[in-house]
This record gives sequence, structure tokens and C-alpha cells, in this order.
Amino acid sequence: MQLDLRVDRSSPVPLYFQLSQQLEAAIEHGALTPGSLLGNEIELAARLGLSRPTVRQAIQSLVDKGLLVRRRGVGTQVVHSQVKRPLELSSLYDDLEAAGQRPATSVLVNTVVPATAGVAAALGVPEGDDVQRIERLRLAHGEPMAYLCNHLPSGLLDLDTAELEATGLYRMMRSAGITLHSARQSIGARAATAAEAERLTEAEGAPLLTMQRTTFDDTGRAVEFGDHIYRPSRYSFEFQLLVRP
Amino acid sequence: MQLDLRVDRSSPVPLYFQLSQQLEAAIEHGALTPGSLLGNEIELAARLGLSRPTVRQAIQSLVDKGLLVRRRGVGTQVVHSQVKRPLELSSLYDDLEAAGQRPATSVLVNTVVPATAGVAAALGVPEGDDVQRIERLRLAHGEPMAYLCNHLPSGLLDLDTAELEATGLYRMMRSAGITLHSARQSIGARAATAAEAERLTEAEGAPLLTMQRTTFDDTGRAVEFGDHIYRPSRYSFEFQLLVRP
DNA sequence: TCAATGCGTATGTCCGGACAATCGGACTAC
DNA sequence: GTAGTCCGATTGTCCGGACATACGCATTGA
Repeated sequence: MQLDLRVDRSSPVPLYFQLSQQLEAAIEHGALTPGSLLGNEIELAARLGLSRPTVRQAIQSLVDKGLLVRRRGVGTQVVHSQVKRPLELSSLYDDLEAAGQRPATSVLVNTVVPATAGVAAALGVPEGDDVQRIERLRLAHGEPMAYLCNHLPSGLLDLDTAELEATGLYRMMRSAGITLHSARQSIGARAATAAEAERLTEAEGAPLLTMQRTTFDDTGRAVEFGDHIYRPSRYSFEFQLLVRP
Repeated sequence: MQLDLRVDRSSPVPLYFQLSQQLEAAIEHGALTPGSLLGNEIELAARLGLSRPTVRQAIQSLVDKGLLVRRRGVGTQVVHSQVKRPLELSSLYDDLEAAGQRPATSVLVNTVVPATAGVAAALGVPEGDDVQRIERLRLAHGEPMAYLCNHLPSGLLDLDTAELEATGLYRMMRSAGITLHSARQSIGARAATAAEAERLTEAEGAPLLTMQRTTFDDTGRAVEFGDHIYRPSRYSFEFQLLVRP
């Protein structure tokens, strides 16, 4: 059966985007089965009344997402694998919500402090400058799951404690008009100190998963530096990697 | 000063690729300073004797890498940040070699075994089928750094022990004509068992960093399943994330 | 039988042009 | 003085076509 693809030329949504979304949806719910050929671009373009570059742009975006594979002389195939989503710059809050965990946050500290050497270096501000410091405890099912310590340049964002508990930090930054661009991340492990153990209801010396992250906006400014620890029995980092061809 | 950009039309290397490489090199060694405008596409195309789509394709590839930011009505800017490389599907061996660590590998086990339930599920083969099992110890500076246990579908690759010690598994797969496409990865932490502790010269109960990974080729076949443990004092996962715009 | 050749097909690269959407600043009107 | 408007600049989208290149398969030849 032929796939029912249509584009709406009166819509402000770009044509290539309309097409790529429809193709992605078709792959998602199985109308396009893994391994099947997509049919050649020329014919597809003719069928939709689009030009070939537009169709190629749509297909290319799905190739970049890892959903399709092109082979010269052969055609474009749906990749069959458990590929769900590539690694994205997401927040713990979003991750949990996507997993249907209904996360709860309790803000322990929300204040302005002078930047220590480490924080200053990460954020690219002079040592001793005012920075916003927040400490949060993330709970899932009433159990502590992670302890999050973040620093932000002062004045970047109005960090209302109540809002911080109701939503995530990243969501607040985005809705404040900050366009996140990239992040440098480091994941490790170490033994819990006595203080950390108590906060997370673990034993002293228990293994902890650690993550440090510096996030940049599209002007290259550091907008956030986070130092997080997770209970490995409750959380692990799951993600998908794509090979850069 | 104007940037010295040139393309060689007699070269088999695509023009857009030549251009993007030159731009990337210019950014790398500072000829294009962060925050500077790149000059508009039309003029750049005219200067190089290229069409605008070609120039756009070159620029787009650098935007995808996170090196440039385009702003409608403004121009294309070099992003100024510590962005070096986005997350790639790389092997521990490559990582270490890039860091100048001269890694050493000792192959502990290289044999064929029937697949356990877990391995079978990860590789998508029937339980009990023959699979290749390799266990390796990775050393840096003479110290054990990681214990790597991998399973591969039987017959996929000729795994010579000597070659395995001289190079990495991924490199062997690539040179065998397998085109890696994506991988699903999970990073966690836990306490060392007595056996693990001994292999890595740690104490029993010491925190360990763990990673499981299933790698797929471009046909969607699982080609490798790895279960690795790292000494957190010697290794952590460092990477860069880009926001999907 | 098996290897080399040729051919059809599909994607890869490239061109030149057109118009739309958005940003930032200058100008104008109140 | 301030807010709104216009305008130039620049990227975003889209078109239609042309030729190159690689893969798979059938045909041909030794």
C-alpha cells in the first residue's frame, strides 16, 4: 500500500519539515517497516508536487536523526533497530517526566554567593563575583534520587523557589529566552561522604554516580554549571549514539 | 585581513567539503576568531566562484558540528566556547590514544560460548547460540584501568588475539568492512565484587563506573554487546552535547 | 564455472535564480 | 523622549535542471 503523504502549501510550516514529520510518524507507528525501501526521490517528489531538493532536505534530516540510511545506487532504507532517540541535552526533570515518574523537587538552598575558583572557571566569571547557587534534592516515589548543586551567573534569571520546585531549571531558562546550544559533561563515580550519604539516605562510602556539566548558550556564554550526584540504584544514564559519517 | 579560501575543482573531493574543512581549520587555529561574522553567503559564493547552495552546504555542516551559529538578518558567527568535539561513537582505545596515554591491552579470554539470556537479548540471537566472548584488561601506565567483557555474533569477525591486543575492537570491526551506525549505552555505578576488585587492584566494595553498550551496524544488526567496568579514579566519561535545534 | 564488462537505477554534487521571513538600526510621529 | 514604522541586510525556503558516481544485476567472455 502506498503511503498517504500530503503537504499543505498554505501552511507556514516549511514543506520539507511537513514531509519529514510525516515520514517520521510513519516510521514510528510502523507504516514504514524497518528495512523497507523508501522509493526514489525523483518519483517521490513528483508524487507530492515538490522539487527534489525539498524532498532530499526532508530525508536528510531523518538520516541525521539515524532513522534512515541512504545507499547510492540502491535507495533509502528505514533502519531497523531499537533506535529511539539520540542523546539530547535534557534535564533530569524532563527525563523523569518522560519516564512517567512524576518527579518532586525540594529546593534546599537558593541564594547568591561569591564564586569559588572552580565555579568561576567553569562559568567564565572573575573569582569572587556574585553567582546564584541552588541546591536541590530530587525525589522519585518519595525516595531521594539525586542531589543537584547548580551555579548560574548572577542576574541571568529570576529563580523563584516555588517555580523551581514545580518545574525544571532548563525549562525555566528556555522560557526566559535563553537558547541553549551545547554542554560539556563529565560522568564519573566515587564513594559517598558522610554528609552526602545522609542527604541521600545511603551509607557512608556507598558508590555514587557523579555528573558535572557546563551549559553554554548560542553566544558561547556559560549559563549554568552543575555538580550532581545520583544514587546508582535509582538512576543511570541511558542514551543513544550516532556515528558521524 | 581576508581569509585565504580556495577550492580545487579538479579534485574529486566535493567542493562543499573542501570549503567546510578550510573553514574548520581556520576556526581551529584562530584565523577566524570566536564571535566574528563570517560574511554573507552570497558574497562568499561569488568570491569563491561557487553557487550559494554549495556554500550553504559547507556552512551547514559546521553548524551541525556546533562550530557556527546562523542568525537570520544578522549573519553567521563563529561560536566562542570550549566546544571541541561532539560526542562520538568511539572506543576506549581511541580515547586513550587521543589522550596520548599509549594504552595496553591484555586479552584474558577469547573463545566461543553459548549465549546467555542477557547476551542473546542484546544481540538479537536465539539463546544458546554460539557467540564470541572476549574479556580484556585495559592498562594505562602499567596500571589496570578497565575490565572489558564483550560478546559478538559468531562468525562476524575473525578475532585474532594478537591483533586484539595491538589495536582496538572497533578498529578491527571497521577494517573488516562493518559500518557502525549507532549504539545504545547505559552508564551507572556500583560496588566492586571481590573478583572485580582483585582484577582491578581495588578494594572490595570500592565504587566502580559501569557501562553497557550495544552497537548496531547500518542494517540494524547488533554487532557487539559490551559490559565494561572502569576504575573511577582513573577514568571518567567526558563529552560534549549539542542541542538539537 | 567463474570472472570481467556493461547497463540501469538511485543517490551525490552543483548550479542559478526567486521570493519570504526575520533582525537590527534609522527614521518618523506623537 | 519615546514608541512605532520603515528599510536594508542576511539567512530561510523552494524550484528545476544537469551531470557525476556508485551499487546491483544481467550479460558476456575466457
